[in-house]
Amino acid sequence: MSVTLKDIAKKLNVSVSTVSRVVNNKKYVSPKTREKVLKALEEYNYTPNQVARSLKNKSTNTVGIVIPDITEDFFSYIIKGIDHVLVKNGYSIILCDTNESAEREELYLNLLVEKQVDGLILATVSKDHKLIKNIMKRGISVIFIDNLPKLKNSYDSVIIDNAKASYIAVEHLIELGHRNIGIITGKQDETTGYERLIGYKRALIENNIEIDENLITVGDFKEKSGYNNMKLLLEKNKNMTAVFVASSKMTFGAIKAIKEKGLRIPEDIALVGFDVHDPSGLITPSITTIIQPEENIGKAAAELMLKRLSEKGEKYHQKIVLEPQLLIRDSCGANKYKK
Amino acid sequence: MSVTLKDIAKKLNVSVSTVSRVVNNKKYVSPKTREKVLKALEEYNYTPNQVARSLKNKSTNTVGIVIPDITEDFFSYIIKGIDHVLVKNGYSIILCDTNESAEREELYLNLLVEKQVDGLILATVSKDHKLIKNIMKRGISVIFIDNLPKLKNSYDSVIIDNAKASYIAVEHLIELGHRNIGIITGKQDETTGYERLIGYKRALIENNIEIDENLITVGDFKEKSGYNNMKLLLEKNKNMTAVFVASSKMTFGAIKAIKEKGLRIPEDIALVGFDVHDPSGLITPSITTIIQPEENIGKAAAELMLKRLSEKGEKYHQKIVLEPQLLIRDSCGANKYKK
DNA sequence: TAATGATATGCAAACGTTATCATATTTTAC
DNA sequence: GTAAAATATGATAACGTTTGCATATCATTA
Repeated sequence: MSVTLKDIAKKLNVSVSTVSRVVNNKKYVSPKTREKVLKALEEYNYTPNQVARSLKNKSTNTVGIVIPDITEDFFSYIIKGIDHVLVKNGYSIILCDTNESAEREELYLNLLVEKQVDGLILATVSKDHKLIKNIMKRGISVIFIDNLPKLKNSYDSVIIDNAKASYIAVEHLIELGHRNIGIITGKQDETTGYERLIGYKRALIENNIEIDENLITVGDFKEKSGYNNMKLLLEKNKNMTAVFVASSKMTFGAIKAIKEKGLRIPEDIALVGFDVHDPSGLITPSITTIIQPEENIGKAAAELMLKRLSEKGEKYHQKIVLEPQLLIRDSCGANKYKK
Repeated sequence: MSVTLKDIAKKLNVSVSTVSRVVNNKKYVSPKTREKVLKALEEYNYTPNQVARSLKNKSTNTVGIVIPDITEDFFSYIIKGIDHVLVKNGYSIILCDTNESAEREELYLNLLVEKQVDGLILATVSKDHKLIKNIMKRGISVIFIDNLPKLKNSYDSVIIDNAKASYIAVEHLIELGHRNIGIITGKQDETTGYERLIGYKRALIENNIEIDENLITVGDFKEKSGYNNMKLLLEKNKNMTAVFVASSKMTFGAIKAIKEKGLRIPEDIALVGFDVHDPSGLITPSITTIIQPEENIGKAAAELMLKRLSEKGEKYHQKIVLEPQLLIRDSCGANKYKK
């Protein structure tokens, strides 16, 4: 169907090797021949077959991305960042949305290995890392983002400083005068949930505020658990004046619980959320939130990947930690005098 | 590095063909041999090399997706739908985010052709269809979504009934008693923008409301143009009581313009938006909106793709039109008596 | 028992490249 | 003017599969 090197070679009565040299802009072709071949390539609209190249070169110039849910802003921005730098370097990405299912994750990983991806960028949900270890042993470069697996051996990763994220969130609340600050964090067997609790505690301790276990709740990053835990916090802590919620969906749930109780934000409860992008800019009050630099996470992961793919031999694994930001909007009352 | 058919064959002193037959579950292998081979495949952890298979079979089991912006909910949900059905059928997707640049779109398309994708699902922004025509000529199955190109030849597509979308939006406003209804539609050289204006007009005409050109504005689907056009509408039409905005970003812009003028939604201006997902559920007032069945668009496109890829010979192109829905929330006042 | 057909297995070519090697031609240098 | 070096070109093998063909074995049937 499509034109191959052989076709061109035949038309011009030259060898396939010569045509290949021209296509790849290599030495040892006379100017006349090069000219002639170039014209023919143009005329017959030759397109190199990357599949054949990949087979020969043992490299597909393809990176697999496995994430739990592409409809979450957090992940779609990361993908945009990855795509941007990878494409500029001649790579393309195979995208896999596991829908938060460990089973599908495994299916996808096998598929990607069969497709001979050169590298893998993973936001894994699975707790079973047998397959992943196997993949790494195969020599496929793996980079973890968002959440870190518990592996003995070292590995590459790009994350934010999760402890610092909650630290600056809680510090902000403390600076505004709050003392009874609740938290809804995430699962403690995931680094994200765990680290975010650490930062909360550290902020309190460093400000000589006693840690009150009643103010600590653990959710599962989903909206429902934000809602439930907020109700719990409100019931158990009558004097709580502020809360930090460690994921966007839980933030939405928590706000609904607060409103349902007839409480006002920020007057009755000040709130700092997590990953609240609000592209519409229409949420009222606008939510003060921790923001991760998603596109930069994606870019950093992609750049690290490129580096790994160009190296040969020993690789010294790297953990790239980016800074979270506190985006001050209206849900803490910090802006009330500025308006 | 990884184990090949040849490796296995050598270990067992059988031919490569035999091993291949076992791997592909084909006839003409004795039970004993099959058993033996199966065990070896397991033992040496054989993984088929899809690159080699693709070269031989002239099919990569890969579909390229080209979209303008993955961070828009509209597209991320479509991708989820596509991914879901394609993966179940052994295909994977190469994702390309053009960032709304026609130039990058061209770059990506060429890349995808070189990678020998079996099919292409496109939400194109480019107006130059030379390349795309070329791709179709090559025998690659192409399916358009969202926005239709102006091509002489027939082609496959999955869209919603855009005229109907605005028709039901405007009809809703008319039923609520509005007569002076403005519209902010999209670019008239894109089918989406054009059709959405058609539906608006039809709704008015069928309800014996005269069309007033002052009530019609044309934006570019971006937030800024929603804002600007809303201001324009408000200035030129003192008696306008309702507006239909034909994209999510323009809806956000329009609402800001309305609020800035000190007008209330829905009391002073009733509004129907487009594609307003509001995953937080925290926008107040919540926006009555046209919703496209994104995941179904994705699924339909993927299923049509599978059909095309399994056919040989003549393909009778198909235009699949899905139904938009009106999601009634609070921005039109329709719910005021129900509460 | 001989003939027939089904089953089992291997060989070799092919998919479209790239890369190594050999050979032929040209250029450079003294 | 010749040796050495650089350039130009092609033949061939290889990457890991699948598949058509040839051959060999086995079971079936008249």
